[in-house]
Amino acid sequence: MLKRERQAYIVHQVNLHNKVLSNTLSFEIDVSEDTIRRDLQELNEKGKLIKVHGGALSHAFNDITYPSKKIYSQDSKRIIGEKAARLIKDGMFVLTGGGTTIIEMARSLPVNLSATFISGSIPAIVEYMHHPLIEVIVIGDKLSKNSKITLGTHAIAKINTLKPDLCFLGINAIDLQHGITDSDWDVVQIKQSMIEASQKVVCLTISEKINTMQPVKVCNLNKIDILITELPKEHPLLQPYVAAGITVM
Amino acid sequence: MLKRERQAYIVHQVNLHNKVLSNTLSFEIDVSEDTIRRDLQELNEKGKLIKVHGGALSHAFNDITYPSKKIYSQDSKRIIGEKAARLIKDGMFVLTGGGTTIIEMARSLPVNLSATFISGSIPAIVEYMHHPLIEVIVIGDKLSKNSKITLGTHAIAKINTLKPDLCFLGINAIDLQHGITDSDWDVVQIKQSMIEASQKVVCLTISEKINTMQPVKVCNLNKIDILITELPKEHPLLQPYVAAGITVM
DNA sequence: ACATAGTGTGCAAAAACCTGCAAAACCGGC
DNA sequence: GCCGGTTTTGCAGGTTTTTGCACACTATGT
Repeated sequence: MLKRERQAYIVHQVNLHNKVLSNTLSFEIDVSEDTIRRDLQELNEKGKLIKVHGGALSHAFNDITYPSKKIYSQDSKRIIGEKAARLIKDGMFVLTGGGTTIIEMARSLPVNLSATFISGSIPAIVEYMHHPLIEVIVIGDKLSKNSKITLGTHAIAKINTLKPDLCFLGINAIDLQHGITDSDWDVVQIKQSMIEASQKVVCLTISEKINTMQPVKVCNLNKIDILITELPKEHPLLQPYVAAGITVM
Repeated sequence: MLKRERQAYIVHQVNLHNKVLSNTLSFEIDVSEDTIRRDLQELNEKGKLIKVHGGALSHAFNDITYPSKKIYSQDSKRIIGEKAARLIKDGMFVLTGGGTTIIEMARSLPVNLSATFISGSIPAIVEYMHHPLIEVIVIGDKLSKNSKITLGTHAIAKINTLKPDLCFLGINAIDLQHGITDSDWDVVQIKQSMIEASQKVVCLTISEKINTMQPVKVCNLNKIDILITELPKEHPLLQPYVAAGITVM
């Protein structure tokens, strides 16, 4: 890999994720950390990013001094996104919802992936749109400002005509007794039809939402095939779900 | 192998792979690396590629990573957008296409406007989404990477069920003889159904596209109600269209 | 304070580069 | 065909760039 090419890749990653780690890049590009550090220094001088201890941040991100909690959960979501992205193979039909974890997944998709993505989430569609080999099917209906996804009977009817290989859902609450729960009734309608339509259901969530509950029920645990969190699958918090027959990643 | 022939091959490889290595080329073409280097230098001076340490990168590659924010007649489009935005009143149902002029219109909408916008253009939807009082209906179907709007029979069928008050179209070519013309067959199908569905049709275009022609016909001039350009309505270029019964703004 | 992880400096090897030069090929005119 | 001039190409050499490693130093968090 050429130096210039490598630096372009780094800039791309920074713009995408707002943050990069030296050791991650070193592993991804397969060069020493020293080289990465020198690259980051150069790019810093050119004003393409801001070098910090351990990696670099995007210019936009650094302007606002975010609370550290947000950065932390951003990290978790990126891990989740990367795990989820690995499930998708060339030629698959994938149905996805919205939410920040789904966006992170979209950003982690390999550039040369060739698959079909179906979604009603505008931010997710924008991400998919950037991938040259991905076909995007937009689910139309009225757009919800809160969730930034399309909601309504037309959307549900459309989803019911599909038989995707995989369905990715960002979830807001999951517990052993009540299964998956959520707060918005309209969103739940869509999620239910997505679950029913798909051959395999993958749920994404950060660990802090595990064993929590929301007022509206989406589905029982037995509808879920795979659960992805930022924790390793051996973590004690996840063992009850493994025991319930869910593949935990 | 002739010099000219060799350089043509190099340019071809760069356009194909976005990148070439000096030593690879040297091996493939069976000339010394010095010769390759000299070729790359010449091609660099001619602007055919960008020479870097170890090889060369395509111009396209460099554009993507170091985006050149080339603003194409941005000012004119802003004027058009502002004129168009004035046509929309509270409570209206508005159908819009895609394109940069439509985006400019969306950005010019007053914050307190309360109307319903229907569109299949993802960038336009993203703009509408930012307005607190605007309801957005998304037209679903397969997303075209080129035009960033949804295209297909489902989208057309959906549009045919609507009766919006106004329809805004960004157009690529208009002339007295052939009316509105465009280059993409699929996009034209959508535009035609949008025109048929709407009570009033508003066309937006920068003046340089007036009296130009494209291969695919969209509709005759008599289907258009309002034509908006960046020029004042008294401008001589526009008078033939006024005479044809179109309201020019 | 201690352990861990990240940093900067200097160094050395490899790769790529530049310069100048000469052989070979090519060209135009006689 | 022949001869001076130009272009092209490869090579020798010395220089610069790039990269990884060793080592001592500094930051960060528990």
